[in-house]
Amino acid sequence: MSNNKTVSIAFKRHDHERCSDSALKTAEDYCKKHNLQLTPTRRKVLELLLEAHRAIGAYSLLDLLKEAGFRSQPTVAYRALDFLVEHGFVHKIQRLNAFLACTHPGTAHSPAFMICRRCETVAETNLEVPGFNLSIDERSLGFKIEQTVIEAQGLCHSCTEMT
Amino acid sequence: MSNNKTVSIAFKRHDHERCSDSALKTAEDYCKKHNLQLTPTRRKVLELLLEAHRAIGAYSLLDLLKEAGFRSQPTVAYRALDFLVEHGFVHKIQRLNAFLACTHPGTAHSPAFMICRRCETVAETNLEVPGFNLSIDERSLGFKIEQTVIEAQGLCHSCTEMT
DNA sequence: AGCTCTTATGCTATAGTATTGCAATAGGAG
DNA sequence: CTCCTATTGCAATACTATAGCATAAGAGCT
Repeated sequence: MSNNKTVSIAFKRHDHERCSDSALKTAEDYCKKHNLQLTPTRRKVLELLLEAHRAIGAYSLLDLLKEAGFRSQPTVAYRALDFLVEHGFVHKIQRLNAFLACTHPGTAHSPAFMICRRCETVAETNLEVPGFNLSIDERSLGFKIEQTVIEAQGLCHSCTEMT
Repeated sequence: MSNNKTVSIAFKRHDHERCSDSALKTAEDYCKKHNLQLTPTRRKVLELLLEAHRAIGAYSLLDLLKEAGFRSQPTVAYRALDFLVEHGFVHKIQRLNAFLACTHPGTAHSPAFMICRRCETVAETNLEVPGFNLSIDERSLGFKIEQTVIEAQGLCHSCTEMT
């Protein structure tokens, strides 16, 4: 890393602190607008995920919460995560049983993830796959899609080079 | 169901017994050809999954194995499942933490699944999404995809009608 | 057959992930 | 002030998965 504010993450460098602040602010605004309560615990969980800037398991998160002076029962973390996931501020990475702060909250999107099997970095792409839903629909005899999980595993650029 | 051999499954009716037999045979042939051991436990697990014809959790499977006279430690099921998944006879449904016998084993494919949130039926489609991998690749600054999980959740035709 | 290398199994323990149920509390609407 | 709803506290438990090491079974070689 070239300095403490620029981290190589999600396969490319960017200003980490700024993107955290902005995502947090977006979440606040969204909650205010939709009458949702971004309670201290929920806010802290989102903050921690944004700071970590990678996918974190519920129990690791719980440890961080504990350090920050919150209760440490699993339910505390899971309830906050449920809320954040439900409203699109956080995504669950099924493959890792872990959670990742959304990189473009607020905007409706159906994300896809790339997960490096070596460094476990996860990149979110706000992928619009042309015709994807349509072609599934056609084949499915009327299946009505509500949500889609798309997770690609492989090697990120850095890890490929290291091989 | 119109009779005991035809079950409404994977969102459409089909001859269940025949497809089980055929998949099992395919697996046997494949193993013979590639020098893999389809041991009794592995074979039984595959059989059970084919019979169930839906996604089953490892521990439910374990119960079935037990009933069939096999050992009932988790490792027994997981090791068999690992083998079957590795060789493409069974898929893991991440969303459900459950396993599903492949509907077209033997042929190389990158499957997509549709999961009904009401009845939990899972349909596999052998989806070729044109340009999908390519477009991810482009956006990912060189991410090298090795495997892709695509799982859509929603309502199947029957469950939509029941609403 | 006897050897040995590899793969698979038996077994125990433990790690990791997630939910249920109920009581207590807080904040908003009327 | 009271009712209602959303959230939190708390304890227990359910569910999912792996580690580690000993034993056994099978494949190939001499």
